[in-house]
Amino acid sequence: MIKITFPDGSVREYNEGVNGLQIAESISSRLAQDVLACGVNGETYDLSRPIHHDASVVLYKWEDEQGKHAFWHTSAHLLAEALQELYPGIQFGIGPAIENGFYYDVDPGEATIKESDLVAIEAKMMELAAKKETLVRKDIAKADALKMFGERGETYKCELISELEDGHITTYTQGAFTDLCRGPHLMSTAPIKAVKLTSVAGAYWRGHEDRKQLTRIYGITFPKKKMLDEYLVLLEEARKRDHRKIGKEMELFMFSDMVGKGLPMWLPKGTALRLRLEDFLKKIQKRFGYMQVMTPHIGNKQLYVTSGHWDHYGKDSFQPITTPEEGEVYLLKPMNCPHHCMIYKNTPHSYKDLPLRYAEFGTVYRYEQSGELHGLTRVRSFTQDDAHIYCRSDQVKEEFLKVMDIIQIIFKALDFDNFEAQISLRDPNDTEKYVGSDEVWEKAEKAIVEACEEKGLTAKVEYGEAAFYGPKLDFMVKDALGRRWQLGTIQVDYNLPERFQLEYMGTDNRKHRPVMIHRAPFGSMERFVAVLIEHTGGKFPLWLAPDQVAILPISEKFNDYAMKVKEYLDMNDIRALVDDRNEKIGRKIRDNEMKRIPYMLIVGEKEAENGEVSVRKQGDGDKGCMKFEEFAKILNEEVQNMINKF
RNA sequence: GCUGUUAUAGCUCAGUGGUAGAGCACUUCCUUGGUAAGGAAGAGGUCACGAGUUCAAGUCUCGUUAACAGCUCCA
Repeated sequence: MIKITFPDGSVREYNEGVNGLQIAESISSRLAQDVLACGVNGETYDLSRPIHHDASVVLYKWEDEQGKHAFWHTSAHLLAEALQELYPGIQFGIGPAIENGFYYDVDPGEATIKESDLVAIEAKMMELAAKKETLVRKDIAKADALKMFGERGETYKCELISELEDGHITTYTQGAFTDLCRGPHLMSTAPIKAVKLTSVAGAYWRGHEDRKQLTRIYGITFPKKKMLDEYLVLLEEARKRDHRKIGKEMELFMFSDMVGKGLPMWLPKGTALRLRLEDFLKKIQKRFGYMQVMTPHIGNKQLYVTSGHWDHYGKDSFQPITTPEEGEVYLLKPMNCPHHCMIYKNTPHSYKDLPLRYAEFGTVYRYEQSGELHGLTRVRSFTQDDAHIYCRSDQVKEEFLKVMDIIQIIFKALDFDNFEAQISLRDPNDTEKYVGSDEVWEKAEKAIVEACEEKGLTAKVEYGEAAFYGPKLDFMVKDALGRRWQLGTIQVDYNLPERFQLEYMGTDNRKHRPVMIHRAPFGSMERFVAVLIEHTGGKFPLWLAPDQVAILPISEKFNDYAMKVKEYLDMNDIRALVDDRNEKIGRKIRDNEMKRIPYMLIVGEKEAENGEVSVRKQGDGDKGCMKFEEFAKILNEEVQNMINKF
């Protein structure tokens, strides 16, 4: 007998070799029906895999991450099985479960798999699932595995096997399909009741650009047809929040082929929104001792040779601009730091001057591969809410913490509570990619880790994600469809001060090198506004909304009164418009609701007589009448409360 | 950049090799209203661009450009 401990702390005894399904059955038949996988001492097991020792066991259902994971992993195998039948000779790469579903990378040889083929593949998957085939796990010796997959011509699988350790290789078989796989899986394909193959795309084998591009098929499955329908509706809802769609609808920004791809243009309403965000940040930065500077959009090539950027990115940048006569060479600026370093160098500095904080909303130009461009989130010209802090090395941590405060203020002000923090460090196996000595890197990396600890910020550590000149702390926020975008960033840099020979006079009357901190709390105005749009669905907080108030006259007879109210609101810094169309009030309300305007003021005979307005809040209906002066006062108080909180 | 998909009116989208369509928006007229779509008429098109096949191309083929999904990249 072995002892099985459950999450609630209770312990039961079972025969040695009992499996997850049998444990579930011993508890309730309903549980046995719903259970998908089980956790044994923290490792996820197949339900059919025997347990030989005392263990703590968790039974995973659809609601659990691990349950879904097993479900979708098995679905990936089901997809592969279907593909094997439909495309004989097809080779398989890898097919994991992901956050929302699964994918399989395949090499269909001469054949191509297109989006239009997905329906037939889905049908084949459902046909196979209906057979309720069981998945059989088998341990296999490395040599046997190589032989078996080698005979089938599975070169990708063989490559994977050759890197595995003998004695730890398993396969899973359902029906006529056998896959190299660690598991865990469902007991059979029976629970898979609904499937949707969402897209087909190219994906490089093992993520290397120089390896062959395989065909990746993405899909998602569910234990109930209804759940798939609900998922599709949810996806549809998320697409409605797409910043590209809302940006067009609300006339915030645009692109033009004539101007060039990836070069966004801010329309009047979008510009007003962005300027308000910039003012908000400027106000906070002033409080934190920043000074605004301004620098040109181009810089001499030599500036970037010195900074090291030319070496690293020169080939993959917009190419240099040359002058007609003197043969001067300039680059569109891809970052603001070298310019700011020159500002620092303009005058000698004493340790008493530090930290110096230069801030600039600096527009930069980067050549991004055409396939990378994405709405406002990935563009070729964008404005960083940039600043560079020059400080003594004993000030680094304190300055770093202060920047974290600024980022926190901003994220809080805009309700970005679902961010993830990521510490990006060097790839310890490839230090060639980075400039600067090991000692300097270690110091910088330590400062970041310590600052996070001090703030109690849990951050994921990623190796190999650092900038070439220094480690960084990034704040990532998801868009409507769950894609992660880096917004705020703080980077410690010991290298540029070295390269530009920046100095300050220390207490010892000798010259010292300052440390530089790069930081951008929004990241870029473009990306930040994009994510803000997707978070709010275009229903911006009152202080940011392009139009705050729509005044709706009941009939054209009251247009004059409406104009009078608007003029009063104008004078009180409230952004109002009058909907003077020849339409009924119901129509005006509907249209202005759809335009996402926070407040509507309805004015007719009654209001005009009493100097009142009938207030309607977006999404919240009729709020009753009040004097328009009072409305203006209340609205301005609401705005002030939002801004002054931070 | 790579794989796949898409491109028709300002917007959202129908369109079967044979005369270019709808809804919304727009203009004009009627209506002058009380809390989520009042009615009528009108105007609006080089079917992304360039070649080719065909008696005939929005529709089929190829190329270009741009967008979309993903991969790779991201100072």
